Amino acid sequence: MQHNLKKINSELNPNVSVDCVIFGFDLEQLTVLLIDRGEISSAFGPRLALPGNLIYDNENLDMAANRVLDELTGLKNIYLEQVGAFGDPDRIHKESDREWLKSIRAEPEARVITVAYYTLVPMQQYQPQASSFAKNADWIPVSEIKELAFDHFEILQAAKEKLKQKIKIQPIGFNLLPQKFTLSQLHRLYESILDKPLDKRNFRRKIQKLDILSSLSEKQRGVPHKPSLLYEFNEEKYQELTQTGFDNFGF
Amino acid sequence: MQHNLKKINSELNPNVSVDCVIFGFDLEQLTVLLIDRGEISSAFGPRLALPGNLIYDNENLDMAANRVLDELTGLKNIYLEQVGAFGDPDRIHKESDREWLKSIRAEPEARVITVAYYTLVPMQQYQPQASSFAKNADWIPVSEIKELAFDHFEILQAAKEKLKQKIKIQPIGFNLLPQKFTLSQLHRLYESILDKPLDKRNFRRKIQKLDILSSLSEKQRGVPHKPSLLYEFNEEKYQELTQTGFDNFGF
DNA sequence: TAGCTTTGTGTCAAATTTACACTATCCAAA
DNA sequence: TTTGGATAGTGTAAATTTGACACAAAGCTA
Repeated sequence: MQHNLKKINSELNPNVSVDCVIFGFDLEQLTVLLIDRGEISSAFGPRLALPGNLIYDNENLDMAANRVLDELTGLKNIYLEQVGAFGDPDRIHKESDREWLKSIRAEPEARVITVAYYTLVPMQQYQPQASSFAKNADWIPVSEIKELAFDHFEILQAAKEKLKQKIKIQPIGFNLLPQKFTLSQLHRLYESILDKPLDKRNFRRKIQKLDILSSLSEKQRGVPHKPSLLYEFNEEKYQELTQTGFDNFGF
Repeated sequence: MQHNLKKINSELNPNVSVDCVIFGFDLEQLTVLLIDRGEISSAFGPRLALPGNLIYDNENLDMAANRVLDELTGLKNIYLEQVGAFGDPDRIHKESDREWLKSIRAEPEARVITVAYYTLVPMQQYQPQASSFAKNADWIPVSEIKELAFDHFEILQAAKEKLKQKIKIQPIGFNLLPQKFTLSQLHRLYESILDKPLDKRNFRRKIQKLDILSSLSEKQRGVPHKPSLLYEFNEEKYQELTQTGFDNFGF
């Protein structure tokens, strides 16, 4: 019976896919991990896409998202949160997308619903390695992205919106930074996610009051200005606060 | 070509369904609209379920949710918001659920991903009328629900959580009330969604400051205590505030 | 050593939050 | 008709939080 089940179920499901919006921060701006599909399509069209693919019938959605992300970019074991499900019947209206699907899928015309996930990672610690049908995988500044394959641009917008909401009630922003970072970097990060300027002093006051940072005795080096103190998280307090969230982080 | 497309696409997709979590408020507590599947299954199991069914290949997810809701309960044209996608491969592990699917679906063993939606309606204005495979459709107090078909109980919990988050940043709670209502009813509503007591005076002050209510000159009648003033929404301000949301509604 | 760049810091006024208790009004029952 | 039960409706003071705002310090470079 186990055998039987497996035989029935471990096939690609032609109707359901997952896509991953992996945000990073290059210390200047918000970036996202995209794959380059290469020049497969005769028609002119966007080469960049979110990492994503069909699911198998015997894996759940979270597992599928992690597997696909690993297969296309080499990133493993990442906590992903759902953005939502997307699936207009005319998702695949660009000719270049149709062509491309023909080259990689058994049923390229099937109606596909995609479940989008997002997360934040310290991009310095993840070197994407493209494989499978991804010809390349790299971090692209969000502000530079004008179009993507399928409805991925729309998905990206939705993920940004979720991120914006979420950062107001949980200290998730810290996930994007390297282990040691400066308050100015954190400040810039919040500004780029919330997409508006935040008063420097008020920001610092607010962050410090969260009591999840430890200042190191170490300073920035080699910068052509006054060097900044470096900070780390206080893991325990950070976890605690991530669980409970906070209602009033209202910038 | 239009013909061709339609022929290809307007079939039930055996792998994707939608489920609707429709919240109401009976002026005492939060309720949800459930369908009764009747006694179809030989095995003992939950008879109640969220209204939901497979999608057609030529409709988008939002349309599907509205169609299914209408077909099963008679509610039409309701704005629905996504909760998320659910779809463990073992969603259908209860014997009663398997039996039931055999009675209503062409491919009862197919792997199904379901996209859940939720919304709030003034239940007084909606009289559910069961049809299709729903033997009955009715409002059930959320606090009384201990189990549901498939993974619907889990979906309900997720929807409650979304609602909790959302009510803090948008004045959506008002959608649940009849046109004329009292501040105490609104107060009870917020308490039952947020699941904690709120100080009466502070609650009233906060609500009034939103400036979306008009007090009528009318009073409650027939209540065995001091009658309350009745209120209505100020539609324009309400719309405005729903659009912009508010950061600091932090109870 | 002069100039450029970014860091880091404090205060005050205004707004918001929290905690808290008693009177008013209606109905029902005695 | 009086009384009791139930809920409505109201204000204040202390503590906290927010928002606006400017200048000296530290390192690098030319």
